[in-house]
Amino acid sequence: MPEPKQNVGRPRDAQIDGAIVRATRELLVERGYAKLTVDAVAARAGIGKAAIYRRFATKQEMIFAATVHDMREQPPPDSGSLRGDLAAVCRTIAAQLGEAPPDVLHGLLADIHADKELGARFTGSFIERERYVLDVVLDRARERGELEDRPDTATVHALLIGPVFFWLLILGGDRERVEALSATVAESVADFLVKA
Amino acid sequence: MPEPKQNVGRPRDAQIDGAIVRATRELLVERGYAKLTVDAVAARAGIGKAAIYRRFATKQEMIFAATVHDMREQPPPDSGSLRGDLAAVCRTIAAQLGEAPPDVLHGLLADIHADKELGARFTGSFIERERYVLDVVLDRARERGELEDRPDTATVHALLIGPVFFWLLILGGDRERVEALSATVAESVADFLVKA
Amino acid sequence: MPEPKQNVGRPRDAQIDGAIVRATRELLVERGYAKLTVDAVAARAGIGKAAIYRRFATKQEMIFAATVHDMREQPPPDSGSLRGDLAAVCRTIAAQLGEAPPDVLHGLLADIHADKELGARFTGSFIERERYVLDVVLDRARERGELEDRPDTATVHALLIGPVFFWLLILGGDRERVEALSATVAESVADFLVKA
Amino acid sequence: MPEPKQNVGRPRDAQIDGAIVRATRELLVERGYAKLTVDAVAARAGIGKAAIYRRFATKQEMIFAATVHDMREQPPPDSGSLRGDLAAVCRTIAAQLGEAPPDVLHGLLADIHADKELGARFTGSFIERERYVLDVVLDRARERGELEDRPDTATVHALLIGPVFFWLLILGGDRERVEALSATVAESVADFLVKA
DNA sequence: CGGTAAGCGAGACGGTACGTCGAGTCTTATG
DNA sequence: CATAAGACTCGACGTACCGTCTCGCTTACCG
Repeated sequence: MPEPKQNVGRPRDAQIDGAIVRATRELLVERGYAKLTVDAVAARAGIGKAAIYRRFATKQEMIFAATVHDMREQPPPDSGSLRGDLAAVCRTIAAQLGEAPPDVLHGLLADIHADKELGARFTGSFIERERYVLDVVLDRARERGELEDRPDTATVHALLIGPVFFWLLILGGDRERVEALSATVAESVADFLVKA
Repeated sequence: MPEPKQNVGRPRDAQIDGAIVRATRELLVERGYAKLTVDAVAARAGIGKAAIYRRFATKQEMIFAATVHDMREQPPPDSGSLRGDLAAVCRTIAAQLGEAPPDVLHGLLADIHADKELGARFTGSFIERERYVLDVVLDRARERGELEDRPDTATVHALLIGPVFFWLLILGGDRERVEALSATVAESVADFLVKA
Repeated sequence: MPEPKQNVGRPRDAQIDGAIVRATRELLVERGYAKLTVDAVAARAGIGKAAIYRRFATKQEMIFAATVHDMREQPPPDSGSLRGDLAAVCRTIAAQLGEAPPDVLHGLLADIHADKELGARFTGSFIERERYVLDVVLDRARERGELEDRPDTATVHALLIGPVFFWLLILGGDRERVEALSATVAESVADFLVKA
Repeated sequence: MPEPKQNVGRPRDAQIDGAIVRATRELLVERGYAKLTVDAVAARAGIGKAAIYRRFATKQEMIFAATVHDMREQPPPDSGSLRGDLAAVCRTIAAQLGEAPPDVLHGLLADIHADKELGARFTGSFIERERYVLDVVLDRARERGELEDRPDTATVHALLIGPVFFWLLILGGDRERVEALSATVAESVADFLVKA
């Protein structure tokens, strides 16, 4: 969202920012990602299309901004064990993933990977953040003495989040079992890392 | 690809089938999923659009056919251990996933999940097939005595394929390390299942 | 209206050509030139906008084609006198001008003069034609012995058509008095030319 | 240009009035009527759009003011003959018409006729003024004894101005010959009226 | 062996959404 | 108050793509 140049001119109406996000989210749920139109968002938000395109270069940017809202993931409180920490991380991320309908996530991912710049922003803000959180958790475990060697973070990332991601987005798995799956994954990964 | 009613009339030109697939793959690489148009495929293949729509109901079906060809996944030969079998399954699927560019897979998944009926067909053919393969592998392990209790197949599915999927499609991870990741995942999952 | 390249491909639907013209004329009368929209024309004609833009490069071209239909002005039959001939020419052109509402004519003229290429086509087809008709009439008068010197056609053109044009389009004059005005103009111009 | 309510508050910047007119004229010449935008005028004049809309209700009013400035047509000094008076009137109006480019006049006329109320105002100010001038001239001729019957002013208006108008706006005629055309028209009309 | 059903390239068709642009209005901060 | 800057609504524009539909041909099987 490219902010207005200076303090000159009429400032952006902050209510409109909110209305766009709200309308987008509502329509995403009501009609699904594929049937979301900019006109519909504008109509629902009670604004003109120009107000949207003044804020976002494309429809995708708009959805991106409306969907992946400030996901400022924080490292979990120290649970005392790697397994506990991993379970906490996994649960948090799983909960976030579970919020949006699968078609929205897939649509978003498709659009993100269709546009280099958007892809870079996505990686920069989300993936990097998750990676940082895992770094913290793994460093803790090392200091705690649970880990002898520091494992590759990316690998752990995949081992930990991959199953939940796959469960929700590909298998269309039961959302109520995600919590249990998170625990299972955390146990499995912790065991594996500690054993090594 | 539904075949013609009878043997009457001019038969389909088999060269066209190939040309469509070839053109689709080329354009997918050159322009990416989002910018692939049916007109462009027809033009590149030197054929008319009708020839495409006579073979495929939608653009997605066409891309599907051109991309994830004959995924008639077979249970791997018995390697003698659960870990070996899992590694084989994981490696195979990882190899398939690694063939197509990420944007294509994401686009396809998005389109699949945009349409309920298409989503059902996808699950019915691919997911069920993978599940069947895992069933076989897990049953083997049980007979072998490696497993005491038969674990939930869906969970194993997620634990095994999820990380590879995530690695390739979300993390944009190195394709050359996928093989190693497959081995790691197989080891981790096998350990976890056997221990339990 | 750029015709289709060759005999290949699906031919243009001639009914659509007619429907566009009809819808355009109707809406021009109903809503006026300024409020004519391409979407409305398409909707009224029961066709898609693409069908219009396949035929006309711009909205203006469409209106041009729909409005100034084949005005193949013919020299009037020899009335036996310059005055009679001029009156005939003036009456015919006045009748054509009087057909369309003033706002349409003004809109059209504005658009024509806004686009060089369109302006050239307009001059080429209409002005030149009228000029040709006047040439014939003036040559007749010369042969008849009414005129000693051949007057400048453009000047006669202006003297003859100008008043009627001004009456209808600028003064918003009574349409029923146009016929009388035509006669007056013809008499005035004929007298002037013969006298000289 | 409605003046500010009172003498309170900051007075209008008179330089801005001039800047608007200048910018409008420049852009009208550079880009033509159809491509003139209010934003462009504001930018060129180095002012805000609000400053324009505080002075003019619409874009058309602005162009109007910048183009056909103070047409407070006055009856010409008595030349001693109807023909001389008519020539003077015609020359003056022709000169005014000839100042602005044809596309501007056509655009303006189109906009004027697109709005009933605007059309009425136009007629009320310009046409009526010209009509008044002709009334004076014709009355003079009557008093002078040149005319027996008082001819219809509207008809004379059309006969006199129509040809020049047509010459400049429709025929795209040579601007240098307008003076000569004015004389011709005046002679023709005067002859016709006196003869009758 | 000739009829005919189906295939074919080309491209027009209806529909739908996109992103852009302009007019006229409104809002802020500044003078 | 007037001003510059620029955001706002509204509504049309012209473009692009999808999936369908003709057109005039060509091709091979079936009677």
